[in-house]
Amino acid sequence: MSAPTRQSFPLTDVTAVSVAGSAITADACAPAPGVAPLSPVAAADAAGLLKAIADPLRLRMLSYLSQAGQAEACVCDLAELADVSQPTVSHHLKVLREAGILTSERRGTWVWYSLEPAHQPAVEALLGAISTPQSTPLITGENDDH
Amino acid sequence: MSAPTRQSFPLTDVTAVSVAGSAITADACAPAPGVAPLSPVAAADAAGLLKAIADPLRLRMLSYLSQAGQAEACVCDLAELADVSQPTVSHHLKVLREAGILTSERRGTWVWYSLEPAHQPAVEALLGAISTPQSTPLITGENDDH
DNA sequence: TGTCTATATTGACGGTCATCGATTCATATC
DNA sequence: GATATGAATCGATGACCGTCAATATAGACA
Repeated sequence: MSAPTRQSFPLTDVTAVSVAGSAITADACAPAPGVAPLSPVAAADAAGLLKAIADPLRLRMLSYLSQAGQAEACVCDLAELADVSQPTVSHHLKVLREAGILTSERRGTWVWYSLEPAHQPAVEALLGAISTPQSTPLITGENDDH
Repeated sequence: MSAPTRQSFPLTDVTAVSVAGSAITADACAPAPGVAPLSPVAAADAAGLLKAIADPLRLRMLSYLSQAGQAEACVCDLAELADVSQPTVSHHLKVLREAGILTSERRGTWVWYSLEPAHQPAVEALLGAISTPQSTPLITGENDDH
């Protein structure tokens, strides 16, 4: 938990790179001073957002709201995406709201949820990366059958 | 009972639709039989994968392995991405391995991890969707103050 | 006012997760 | 075989998550 006082993330170019061709000869682990491209802070941020998204119902909610012509949805609509109680639906919406992914607006009796405009492109890109069925079968059902 | 501003996507068309200019007058939430674009099964699959990725250290590991010229990394390298114990590093690698995102190969004393080829494009797309700094500030540090 | 409906909040419970110390396994080298 | 090192597993612990029943809040309408 200590602060990474060392010159960690900043994309400073790696000093020693590539080296010889026979790198795999199992000689050394090569401490590789070059550090990860994602800074600890950025990683924590991204992990927080992904955690908010990484739930079946929340994913379906986002997917629903990402549909063309589905700019908004009231809670009662989103509640039909899964067979859970009303407080549970409210809880999931709160998670997405507090993560900055959704915004809500009350109009009369109902509360309408929509994608936060700032995050909309990223959310859609993420959903696309997850479910692209043609080239990258991330979720095409081979998660557990081999 | 007309629907406010909705119009479900393809699939089953909504019987009673919109009309009414003053849609917002709080009339009905329109049960909208239209189903979510992401099936429950697909959502569960995707959620499982996202859960595996949604951790700061695991994100950095993947980011590290996604770097050009970083096809492989031994555990001792990946361990330097965070200040945690060796069993913890091993645990995180196991999570990614069992999610099908990483593969491991022992060569001599060390164990080398690399992205599962089948998932590599999706993982890279996902990392890209998360950290694209130009248009979609998903992780640019405005996580919660909207 | 009061009642009804839609949504949010609270509090609790069981399950899962991240982490560690201790141990075990695997491989290399002496 | 004995020893050292890299990595995985085991067992425990505290924190977090998803869920629900009960309750509270907000607005619409009589």
